[in-house]
Amino acid sequence: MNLDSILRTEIQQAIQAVFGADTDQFQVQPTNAEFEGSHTLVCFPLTKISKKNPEETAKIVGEYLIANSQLVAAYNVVKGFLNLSLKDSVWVEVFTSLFSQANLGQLPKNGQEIMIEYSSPNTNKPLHLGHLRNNFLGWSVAEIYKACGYKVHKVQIINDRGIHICKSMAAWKLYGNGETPKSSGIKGDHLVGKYYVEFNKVLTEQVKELEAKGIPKEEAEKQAPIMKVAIDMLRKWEYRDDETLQLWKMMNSWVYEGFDTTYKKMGVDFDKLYYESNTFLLGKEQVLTGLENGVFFKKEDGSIWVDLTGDGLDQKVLLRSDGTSVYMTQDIGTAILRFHDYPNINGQVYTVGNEQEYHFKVLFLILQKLGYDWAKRCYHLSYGMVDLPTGKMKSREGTVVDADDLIDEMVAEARKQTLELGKTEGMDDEESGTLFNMIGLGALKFFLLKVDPKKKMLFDPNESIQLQGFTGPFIQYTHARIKAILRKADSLAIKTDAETLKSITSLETSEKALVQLVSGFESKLKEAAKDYSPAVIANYVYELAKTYNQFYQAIPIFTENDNAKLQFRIALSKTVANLIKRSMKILGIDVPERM
RNA sequence: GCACUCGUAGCUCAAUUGAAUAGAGCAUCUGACUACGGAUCAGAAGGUUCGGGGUUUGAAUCCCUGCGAGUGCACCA
Repeated sequence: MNLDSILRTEIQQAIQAVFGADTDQFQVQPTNAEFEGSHTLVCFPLTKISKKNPEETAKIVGEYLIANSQLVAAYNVVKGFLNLSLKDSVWVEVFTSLFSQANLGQLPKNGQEIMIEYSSPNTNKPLHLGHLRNNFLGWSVAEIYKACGYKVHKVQIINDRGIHICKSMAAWKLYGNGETPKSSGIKGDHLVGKYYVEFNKVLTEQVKELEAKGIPKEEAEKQAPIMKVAIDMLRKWEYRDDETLQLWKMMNSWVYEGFDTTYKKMGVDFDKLYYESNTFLLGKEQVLTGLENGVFFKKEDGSIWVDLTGDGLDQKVLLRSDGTSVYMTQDIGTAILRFHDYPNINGQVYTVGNEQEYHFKVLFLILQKLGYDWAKRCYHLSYGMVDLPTGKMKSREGTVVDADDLIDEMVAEARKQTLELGKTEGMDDEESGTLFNMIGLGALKFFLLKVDPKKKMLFDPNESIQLQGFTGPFIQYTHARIKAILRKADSLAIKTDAETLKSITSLETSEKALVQLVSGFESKLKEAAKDYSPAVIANYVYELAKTYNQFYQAIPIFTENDNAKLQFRIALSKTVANLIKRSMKILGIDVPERM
């Protein structure tokens, strides 16, 4: 039973006692900082029951609580708002019970199981800024669910087959001269990406030539010699042509090697990988079964469709007239395979950009029509695009921010600023290297995660490398500073035992504010899970760090004469440090002992 | 054209899902270490929440409408 719900119960009893109405339809919110108190009852809706004006209603409830509540010490009324101040002893009690809790911030196992997909790149080019938001988001949501007691499976679908990779293959075959990551020293995913760019360059030239001969653009794109090579490769791939498969395997393996390096740098991992080349056949089968069962229909040219006009959507192709599969086909196969592999999962989360909202609406409907009732428990975690100050990222215009480059720049900037501040004294190279990495990556992750996932966001490189204010490094700094205090407390052999803590009778305002925040962590965690939003955690941990800094600035710790108070402040600092570390870990960000 | 999403300080973002004088950070200006770490803290300034109607005791939030932006509507992925 937590504080908020006890208070709610008391208020409910108060309303019953003074107005004779049993209702839980009232709102308790945190008190605005400018007013005295911690909890505020909004009294406007109660006037219907009380038959009095809001101020009077508030006053009557307030008086009753003073007389009867175990928690409330004082109240004040501003307009229709009843601001309640709780007894200091209550806050002390709340804190000591939190302090003695072993797994603070980890909810007990709830027996639920969930699968979360993220990343899911194409294998023809390196990861970029958009993938970073995707990966950090998906990984963090997985951590949030773990913290809420779920068993979580982190997966991705690798789009390893299709025309996109054939384009890279075609260009490499034509112009590569056998170049490999080893021979060129270029990271595998970047090398394959280089040939993807090369393909488009050549294609553009060839199309231009054909257009000059009077062939319309659309036709020219199909007829361009290099496109013919790519399409031929796609066909050969479907026929399992040995040479093509070998090339495909080799180039994909380069990409995977490159991706592995990047994922490691990002601090992102997966429990299981799915490959489109392994799931699209199952998708095909399902579509054919659906056709037999009358769920889908066939057009004269042999293509197979689903009709969703009854659901307010359109008709959608599921198999081409030549029998080859489309994007949707393999997603059907993948979903079914996953629920087959993990029969106990309660749901599946797809972390995919909001430009695919329609696609997932259709996918989930199709799965339902195929009779899979778990389709209702599939959720598209749709996030907004990342824009640049110069506008949208466009691979054709070369305005894509490369993931590897960006991470390297962030770490380099962290190094520069840290050295300027002289923060690395007494550290060896390994320690300082780890620190630069922690700060650079922490700044990047926090920058991308603090914004509500649903919203599109602007990535300003200059702002992202800021280390002050609402940033990851600000929070890391706060943690390091608390650790310095705890080290000193250790060296002074200051104990923090529960009995002594409980003897405290009064608290400073900033101490109460901290205790209130600390006690609210679990409800924030649940909110973050419900909304699939690491931003909730990011905002919380920032608030926590900021509030601690205010406390730190306002109240001296080691010059305190009262031993119990001294112990309390150390214990409070320790708990805040733990929660900062825990929250940041959930965001995928490490915090240093010193910086 | 149709559908969906969005529009909050100069800039980037919040707002307990309908409550108080709409809050933070950056940038600008003014202050604060003889104590525990100044990557900090205190303060000032900055708003017709895109415009216009409506519902409500109460609207940034809900409804209608106008304007502006983004995304989707392929036998692409």
